[in-house]
Amino acid sequence: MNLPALRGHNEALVLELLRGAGPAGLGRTELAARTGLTPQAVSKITARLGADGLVAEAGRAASTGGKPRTLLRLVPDVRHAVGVHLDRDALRAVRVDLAGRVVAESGGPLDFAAGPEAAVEAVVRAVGRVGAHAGPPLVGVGVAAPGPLDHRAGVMGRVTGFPSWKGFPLKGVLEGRLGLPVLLDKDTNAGAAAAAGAWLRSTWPEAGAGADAYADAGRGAGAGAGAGVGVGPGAGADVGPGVGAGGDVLLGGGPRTCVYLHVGTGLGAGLWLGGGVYRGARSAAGEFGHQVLLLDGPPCRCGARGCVEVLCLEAVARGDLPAAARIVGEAAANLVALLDVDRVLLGGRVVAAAPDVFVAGVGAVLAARALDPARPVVALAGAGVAEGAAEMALAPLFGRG
Amino acid sequence: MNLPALRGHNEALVLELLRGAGPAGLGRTELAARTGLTPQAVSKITARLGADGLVAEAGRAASTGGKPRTLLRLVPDVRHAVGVHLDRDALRAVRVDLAGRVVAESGGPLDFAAGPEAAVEAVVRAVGRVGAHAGPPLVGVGVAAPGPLDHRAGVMGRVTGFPSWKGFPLKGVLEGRLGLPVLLDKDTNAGAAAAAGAWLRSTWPEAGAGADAYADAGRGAGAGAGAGVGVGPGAGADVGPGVGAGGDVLLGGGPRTCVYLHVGTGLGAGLWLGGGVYRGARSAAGEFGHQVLLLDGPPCRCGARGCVEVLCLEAVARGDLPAAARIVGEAAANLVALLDVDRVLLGGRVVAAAPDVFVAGVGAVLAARALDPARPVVALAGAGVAEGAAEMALAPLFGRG
DNA sequence: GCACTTCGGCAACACTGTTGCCAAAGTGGT
DNA sequence: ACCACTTTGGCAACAGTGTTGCCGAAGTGC
Repeated sequence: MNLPALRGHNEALVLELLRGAGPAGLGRTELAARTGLTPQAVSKITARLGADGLVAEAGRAASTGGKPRTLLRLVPDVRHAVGVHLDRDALRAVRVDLAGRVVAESGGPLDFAAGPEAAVEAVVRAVGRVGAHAGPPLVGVGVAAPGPLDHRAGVMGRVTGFPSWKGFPLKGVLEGRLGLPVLLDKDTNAGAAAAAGAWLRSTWPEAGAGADAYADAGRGAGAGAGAGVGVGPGAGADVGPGVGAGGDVLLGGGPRTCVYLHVGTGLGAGLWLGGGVYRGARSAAGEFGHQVLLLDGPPCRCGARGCVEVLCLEAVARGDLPAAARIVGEAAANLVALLDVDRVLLGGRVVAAAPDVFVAGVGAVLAARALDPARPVVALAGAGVAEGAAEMALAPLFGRG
Repeated sequence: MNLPALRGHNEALVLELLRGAGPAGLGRTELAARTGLTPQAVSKITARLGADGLVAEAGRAASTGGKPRTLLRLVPDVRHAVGVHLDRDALRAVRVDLAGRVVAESGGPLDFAAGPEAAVEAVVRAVGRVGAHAGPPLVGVGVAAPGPLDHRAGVMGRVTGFPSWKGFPLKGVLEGRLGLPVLLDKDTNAGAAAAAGAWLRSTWPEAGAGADAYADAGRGAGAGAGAGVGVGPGAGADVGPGVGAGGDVLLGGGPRTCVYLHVGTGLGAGLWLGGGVYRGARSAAGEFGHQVLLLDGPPCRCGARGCVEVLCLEAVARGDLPAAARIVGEAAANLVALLDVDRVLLGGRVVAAAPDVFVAGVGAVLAARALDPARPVVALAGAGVAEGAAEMALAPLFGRG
């Protein structure tokens, strides 16, 4: 770590806290206390961020016996990011602001089998549709694709059924075409990032309707319970001393843990542990489908017997979705107990076919087996994978790169 | 992060690399390349560390076409740490050097039911036996105790069967008595730290026999395959250019992942993920015993059916240890696949009763179900929990506090 | 013997967060 | 209305970080 890196680190720390605080903002003194920096250092850092337009004043808090603190808040519209969900038969791109709120989206069918070159064109077009208009600069593009793939190198792996993709350097090619930093990751990891992002977003009201001008597709199912009421930004003045519940969400207690469970042709999991995606020693973490749940059960294609995958897909094949949901729920409960998970998001084709059955079925098992019945929260990922990819593109700005 | 913290961070980075390199050492240029710092910065940092006695020159490497690099190595004997394993019926304390090698140990029976005050006296006596003699300063004391407990506050939780311990501030009391920093953590987490520490230790030869003068108990079973041959320290000069395999272990590929599985009156797991112990959002991670492995199986005391714990303990009760090992193995394989684990350590009373049966049984299942048959490595934790506690006390020095 | 490469130290430097000081802007008691 | 007190936050000088430019030392290879 050198001096420029230190500077970036502290700026990211401040931005992360301000993001968590929402439009109400935070005082400099509070930032100093939470970052461990001196008030003077915070003043210098926020002055730089203010000069870049990333941070603005947001009124004053009530006095606590002296001069009232000047609240600072993140200006979400000064930078955007794009997230792309590259699926086996569809593509969806979203443009989000710094708070992670969708301001534009675009989507359509995609023939994954047509090969990587055609998909690159489709991605470039989709990014152009959500991002080519006049608007704030893009900090990067996150791309979520079916695994396995090499996240660090940005190279695709062997996607079952699509041999032409193996070894394709998607990150490099897209960076060349778009002239922007590109992050490539598994769709399940992006799902986990979306689950984590939902917390961060939760302190911000919905994006203003005016920004939606160039959306060309309807909004998806949304990622669970939103804040609902839209209080225009900049309205947060005179908020008592106990502000910053959002910040507490980030720093209080342990780090938040989210899991995304994908139920499609196979079962996979994305893990968000301790403030970032957990990929394991060889980027192979998240193998959830071949968890044995019924010793000596029916044989699975993986060679073992009684895997979640074979049990779940058998239940789906015979049309018994509640049974499939219960099986996923038991496996999810194993995972939740092992990793002390806060939030579970469900996604994938099978879930999308009967979302209520799965959310209710998985939720029931988790509630029955969890130590704390209020956790974990189960929700539907909906169209959230692209949002998660955008979240990953945003992450470096907030020190989670 | 402020300037002193930056300084400490970079010093820790260098120390960590030097620890991984073993007695052979590393050149300044290599340190610069791996830390991302400039050679000048590395020179300043190593000069400071050299003045403190933590780092010394270790000969010169072969030239690569210019002036040969001066190798630097960690001086393990300049600081020590103590690890204490506080078990339900025994206590074991080890004194380790900076490489994590045991230089003294002490152990004996302990009546956990006699209450915390008596145990504090026992810990203080044991630390005195391994640490009161003239020797290098101690950086801290790690204490591993039966969970649950509050790691951050250092307060004991409700240990089943020992109500007098609930809420006892062990960390604070011991710090007062010993005048040293004390870290309190669950025994399973210490086991995971021991598993991870085995890698770090592996580049160092066994500690010299001379240092064992005041050991008063025989060594335990050891933590798996040791390096074996004891080459005295300081012998490593003139090692070709491709040095530092130990350092690659730390930085190459993804972070190493270790798991400790405890099989005793219950089953628990300690997780070492991404360079540190993973505790989860509410320090509840590692709940391994109530993983459901047989849907609708026999009822468990936790309320669910078919948990690993009930299956395993049933097999143990009827004397079928291979079956018990197979059950633990299947559950371990689920965990290994989910988290992409490199190394599994087995410990606990049940394992200790028939170590070979469990290592072979668990290993067979893992080999059958793992993607890479060479991983994960299964080994016996032996007496390693105290070593893990010492490893945790050492961790802040190497930037993993 | 010479050109070249590589290592590593010295001094000056740019930039970080910190300290000491002070003005501004409130509250609350008299 | 006044004054003492608290709290916020900026200005200037400062200590300490890693960085740059330069140079000598110590090897290799032609």
